[in-house]
Amino acid sequence: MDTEHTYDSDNAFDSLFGAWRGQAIGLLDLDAFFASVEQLDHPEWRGKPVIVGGPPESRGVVSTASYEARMFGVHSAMSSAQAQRLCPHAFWTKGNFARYREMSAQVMAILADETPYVDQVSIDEAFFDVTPGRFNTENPVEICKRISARVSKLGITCSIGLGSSKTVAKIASERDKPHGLTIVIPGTERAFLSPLPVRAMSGIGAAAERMLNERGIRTLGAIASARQSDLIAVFGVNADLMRERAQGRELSAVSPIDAPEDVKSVSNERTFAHDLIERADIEAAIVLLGESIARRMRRKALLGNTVTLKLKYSWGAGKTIQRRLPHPTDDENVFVPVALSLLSSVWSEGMHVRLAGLAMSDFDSPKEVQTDLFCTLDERGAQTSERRKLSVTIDQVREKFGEGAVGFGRAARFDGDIVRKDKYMHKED
DNA sequence: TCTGGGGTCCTAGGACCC
DNA sequence: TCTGGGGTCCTAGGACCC
Repeated sequence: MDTEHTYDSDNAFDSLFGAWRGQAIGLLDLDAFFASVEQLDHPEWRGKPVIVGGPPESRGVVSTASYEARMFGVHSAMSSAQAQRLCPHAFWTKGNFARYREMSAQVMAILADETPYVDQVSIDEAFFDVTPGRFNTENPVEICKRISARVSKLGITCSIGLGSSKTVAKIASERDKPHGLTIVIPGTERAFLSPLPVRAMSGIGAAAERMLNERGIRTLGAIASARQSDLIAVFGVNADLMRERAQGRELSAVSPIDAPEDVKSVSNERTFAHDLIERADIEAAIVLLGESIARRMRRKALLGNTVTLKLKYSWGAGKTIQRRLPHPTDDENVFVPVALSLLSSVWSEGMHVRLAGLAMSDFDSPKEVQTDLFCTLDERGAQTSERRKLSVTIDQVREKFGEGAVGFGRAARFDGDIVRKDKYMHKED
């Protein structure tokens, strides 16, 4: 790695060459991940500003900016239009998520090779537990260095934070980017955390920050010693946990990697380059969202009980409405009509829709669900329609021949995510 | 014409039952 | 006819994360 920072340099010798005391948790964060993969795959983009995100001309935002683009002030979540003004010569790409998932899996495999205790937080982040004696007895610092080197061999880099809890590891990982290793020696957590602004700790966003500041609480040290009533006012039932985290003494377990993933919801939403005005267009969008959700649910063998419809309007406001279904299902022919029936509660003629979203949630526990795609679900009262069988067949064709292999008239309303009235009026089925 | 798309978790109110 | 309180389910919305 380029650099290695140890928070407490006086004790660094002990931790590097002596025994690590207590729990050792690492947080690995892939540096500018999507942009780095693009630079790996496009040699001509290396050393140049690269922006992964939606097109500037159609309400896109920046997903990831390479470090070269960040020097121009471009950052994640910025509107693409603004990013283009700041950095007009950047290379743009919408991104290739299948490729990112593949790279991510290779990194996670490296972690899994070093320790079975891995919590993947997102596509580019994971906690890992390298507590001596838990899986092996090697010095955690050495393990982190090796992980970093192994990731570099893939052609991308990571930053790692190492400490005695998830909170400390996460904050440490952000101290030195890209390609850094920051170690917080056990026993120095409180001194490390205490001067940091409250926003440094995950779980504290704009709203909590404002409430804390109103009470004169601006640093993690101030949270550590705040009045209980203040913390309850801001964090509610999580007051004690947040204080412990700010003190660097929360118990944070990293679960074994083979723990079953516990999916709570599957959703899909789309912001349209141009507002949708007509009912038929909004309905067509909901149908398409439902197809994608159903396919992912079937792949994960999930049966959902609740469907949620979400709209955002041209003036910025949004509405969600949800309905519990009579039976759990993974069949878009069952839950999409329910979503369509909810449309009138949140939309009426004349309302301009900039975003439509659909979600399925409240899944039955996985062990009750059979994984065979062709299974019938009658025993549990789920509906097995002829149309579901068709959906399953389409899943398999798409799996084999790609997304574009099967299209319906309704899909032809959309060109990418842009509704093309002229197009669907000719292709309407 | 400035704001995406995937999630998780929490809260609060109303309906309903006892 | 008026009344309390607890528990649970359902629903809408907001805060937060990457």
